[in-house]
Amino acid sequence: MSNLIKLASDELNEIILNALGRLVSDGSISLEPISPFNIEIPADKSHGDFATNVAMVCAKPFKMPPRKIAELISEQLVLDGTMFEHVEIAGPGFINFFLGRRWFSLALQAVLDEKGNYGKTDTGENKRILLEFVSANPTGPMHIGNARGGAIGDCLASILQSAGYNVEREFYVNDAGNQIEKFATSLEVRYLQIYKAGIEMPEDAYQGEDIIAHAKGFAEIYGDKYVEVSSEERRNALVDYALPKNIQALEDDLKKYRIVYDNWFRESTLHENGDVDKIVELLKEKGCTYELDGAIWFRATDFGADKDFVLVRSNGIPTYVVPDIAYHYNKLVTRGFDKAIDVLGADHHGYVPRLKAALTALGVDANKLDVIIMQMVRLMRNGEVAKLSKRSGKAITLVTLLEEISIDAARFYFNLREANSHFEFDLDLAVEKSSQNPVYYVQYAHARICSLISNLSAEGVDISDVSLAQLDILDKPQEIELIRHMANLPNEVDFAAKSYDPSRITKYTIELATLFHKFYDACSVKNAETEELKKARLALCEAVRQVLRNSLTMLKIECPEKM
RNA sequence: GCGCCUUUAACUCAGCUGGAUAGAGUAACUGCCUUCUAAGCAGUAAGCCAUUGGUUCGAAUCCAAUAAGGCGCGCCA
Repeated sequence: MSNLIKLASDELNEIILNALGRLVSDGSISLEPISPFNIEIPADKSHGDFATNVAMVCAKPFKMPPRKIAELISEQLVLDGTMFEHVEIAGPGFINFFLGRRWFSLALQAVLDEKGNYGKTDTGENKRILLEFVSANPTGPMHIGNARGGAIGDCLASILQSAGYNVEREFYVNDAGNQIEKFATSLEVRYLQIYKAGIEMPEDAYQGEDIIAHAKGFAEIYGDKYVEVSSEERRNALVDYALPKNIQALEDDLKKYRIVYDNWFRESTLHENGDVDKIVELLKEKGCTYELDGAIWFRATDFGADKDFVLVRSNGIPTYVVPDIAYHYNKLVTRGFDKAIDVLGADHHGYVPRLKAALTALGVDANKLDVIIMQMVRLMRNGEVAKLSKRSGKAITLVTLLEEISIDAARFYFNLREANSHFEFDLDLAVEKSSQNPVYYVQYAHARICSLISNLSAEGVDISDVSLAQLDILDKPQEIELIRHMANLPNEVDFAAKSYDPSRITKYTIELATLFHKFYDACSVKNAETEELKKARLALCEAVRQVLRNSLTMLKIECPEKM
């Protein structure tokens, strides 16, 4: 669990503070509160490995030009015995620090030592997070938004685990309420249509062919047995038949997409155990409700929401929000998770402040609920918006998408952009097996390394006993840049976890692959000038393979050894 | 009307926790395989970072307004 970047940065912070202390004690500068300064990694490597703006932010309180302060500080810097070698003053007053060569060997060694664990951190302190994602209605197949939500949610869960959180993946099954009634109606009509003429589907029913298939399957088993019974009996029988099939299909399809949930939480359990009614009672007791037109309303505006909303309709049936409130209450109070994260489509964003208002009214800390809003995906094919599946000609679902493109491509592409960005998905590019396709570009780097390693191990080159001193001879810019990037993985994991942004990791792998291809082109391993160099370069390749594997594993994307 | 999101090269997008000359990929043009996988690399060309103001030593990045586009605003979920 080492993080060489953080070690260096922390040490640098101390070096700078010490220098400032000396300047104060010898009277060169007055004792002023030091403005918060940054230590950053410059984009341009000629500006050093680290840089600080301390001289610039101190210019005002010390009433001195920044470059003058930078000079004073740099005279007092003590680098002996640290990871740093020298400093330069540049630009408007930046102080640039250059690491000693040994640091890079230590960073490389850390990857080789920690292997599959390299990149993991303990930042999360094992806090318990419940991550809910997809939660598609069990009344039909999953759409393209579910495909994006699945990829984002599942990869985010892995990243949070790598950052030291205790994560559970959960699917909320909406197996109660109005959409199940609608499901029942649709099934009922399709079933009766088999035996009677002149029955029309209501306009708001589910029109999909899956409903017809269910009705047929049901009729094959039970025949016309349910034609003459009461509507209630018929509907129950149909739902009991079709719903488990749909839920099983969701589970199977998601498994194909490499998503396996820890929990499938059923909405119906909240109705059955009385939690839904309890929520209404609790809100009533707290005086947060009122009656209007025969319905029970929640005073959401008292808790920061944009408008009040109905909890219980005038017909006595709660609206969908009540089970949702009960569900989140269950996550945060009953089950006591430290954090609940929901991944939702942008069309649901308006509902978040209302849910949070209700939780606040119930005395739950609403900050424990974080919602990731995903913007809509636009599928493109031949430069035009694609609405229909290439094969079936019907609306594109998660399943038909995966018939068209690989699982690796889907998972990678959906994590290529931040969740909260409008996003154009190029189907042509995703199927293309070429350099233009970033997922192949990254996998190709991995396959290249594997082939290289097997060639050299056949030659008898052994890196199991490689020493720090032997690694020190790597000094080409391409080698140094590779090591620097690998050293940054733990920080990237932490940042991706903190900002709930898996796209950090896909971008990281692309950058790593780029740096490797550049190295590969510039530095031959097989024909290295000396045996020592060959060995050191092979160790570098092994480390890159490990880091690629660790980051692609986080995304659940395959690492082919041959392509 | 109100709220959320977006606007950076011809196209798709990085860069957004303020920093030094704004980056990639595609498309266009030029090179590099008798040598570890050319699914690769190197190079050329391409920009009023939507507009206008503000904060700052310093703004693509933060704030405000404007414009264009996407999504919401139900006794649907």
